[in-house]
Amino acid sequence: MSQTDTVSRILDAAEVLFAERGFTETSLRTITTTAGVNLAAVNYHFGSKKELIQAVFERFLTPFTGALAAELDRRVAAGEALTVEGLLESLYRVGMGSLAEQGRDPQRFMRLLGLAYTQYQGHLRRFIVSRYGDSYRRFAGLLAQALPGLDPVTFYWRLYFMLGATIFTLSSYDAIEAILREDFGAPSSLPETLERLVPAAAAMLKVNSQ
Amino acid sequence: MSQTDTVSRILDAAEVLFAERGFTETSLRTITTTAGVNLAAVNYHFGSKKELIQAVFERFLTPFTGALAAELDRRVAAGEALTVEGLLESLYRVGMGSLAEQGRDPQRFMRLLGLAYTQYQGHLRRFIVSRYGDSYRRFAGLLAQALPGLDPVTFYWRLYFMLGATIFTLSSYDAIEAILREDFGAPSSLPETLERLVPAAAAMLKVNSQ
DNA sequence: GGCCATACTAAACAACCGTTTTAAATGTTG
DNA sequence: CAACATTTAAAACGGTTGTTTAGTATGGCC
Repeated sequence: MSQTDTVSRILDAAEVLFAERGFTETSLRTITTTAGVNLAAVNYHFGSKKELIQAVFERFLTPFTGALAAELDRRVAAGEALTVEGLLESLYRVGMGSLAEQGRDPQRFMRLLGLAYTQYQGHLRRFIVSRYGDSYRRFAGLLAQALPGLDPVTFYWRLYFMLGATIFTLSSYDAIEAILREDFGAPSSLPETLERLVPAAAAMLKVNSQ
Repeated sequence: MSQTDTVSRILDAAEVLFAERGFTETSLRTITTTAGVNLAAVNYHFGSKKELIQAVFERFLTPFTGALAAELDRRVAAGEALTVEGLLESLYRVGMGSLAEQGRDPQRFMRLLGLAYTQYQGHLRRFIVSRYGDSYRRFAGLLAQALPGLDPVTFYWRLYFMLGATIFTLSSYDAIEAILREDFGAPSSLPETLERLVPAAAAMLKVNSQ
């Protein structure tokens, strides 16, 4: 078994288990037996559990922010007008696309993002902000430009409202979808849900502005 | 030290520590030393850690849902027209009021609510749904009535968007407020934030309907 | 083929976890 | 005051945690 095999097997198992149960609730022994590798391999390759957690986030956030930057570059270069709806669509489409093309589950990453915000892991928040803060600020800046005349403080609060609606809903997508399917017999696919989310989030951002 | 003293001292400490770090990350030893009681007191009075978690939620959800029901009764009896904004205001006002009058921190409960959704604690979700599901369904029903003509599936997705925006934002209120105060020098009080949240959430619920 | 860095493994480590047990203290009731 | 049930206390329980150690295997390079 080559090194990359062991490393990525650990990352694959950790990604799934962390998203399912959280970080503290997932032991290294569960991860390594799921991955079919030795317990000590985690500390050997990653150093510690904290660094493994960061590596899991790095593996999906780096391609994601890269693809988002490319998408924004493309639209800016093409001289397209960046509307609120257009920016949200870009964000969600890149989120679905850049991960789906690796054959991995987009909503698993939403769960991980939600955990990054809610779990008690100071190192994770610091890691993400220092590594991906620029991507976040660029997107926020473009979104603010699409909402001229809006008070900055109000804009940022609404940005957090929007992030909350997105992360919260998509990270519990399976559970919510199951409830609605049982109550109304109408299944909602993830793309359909995002099509519902875009206008709703845009309306929240735009209310009483312009 | 009387029994009620020990019990409520444990609940007080557990409430704060759970909200800060989550359930798994908070040990019974940390709780009991913070509360100044013996370690075994938790198992003696509550049975287990799971039941302590449920007791923490029960102590704030029961007064809250009771006050919300009274508020809704009052407005229905007065024949008031229940608008989307009015219902959201009732929800938030009761949330602030019923807890603040006990001298306890409202946003701490938002953090706990957020944890109840995101943490891996099946028993908690079951406990809350079975105990407070009726309150939730009544509020959701009144909100749906205030949005006539809206497709039920779309309504429920938007309800989750709204819950996500609320719980996510308010559970991280301290952190967000600190960032905005540093960047803009403009502090935002919790009531001010809720005044921003009501129209934003209402716009999200109402877009393209009526 | 010998060498060496890299990769892996099994075993043990100390620390911490929730829970239980046993005994002492306390309060209540007849 | 005596008898009882309730509450508190100290100590130990078995189990799990992340991490480390020491030794073995592996694969490329001179």
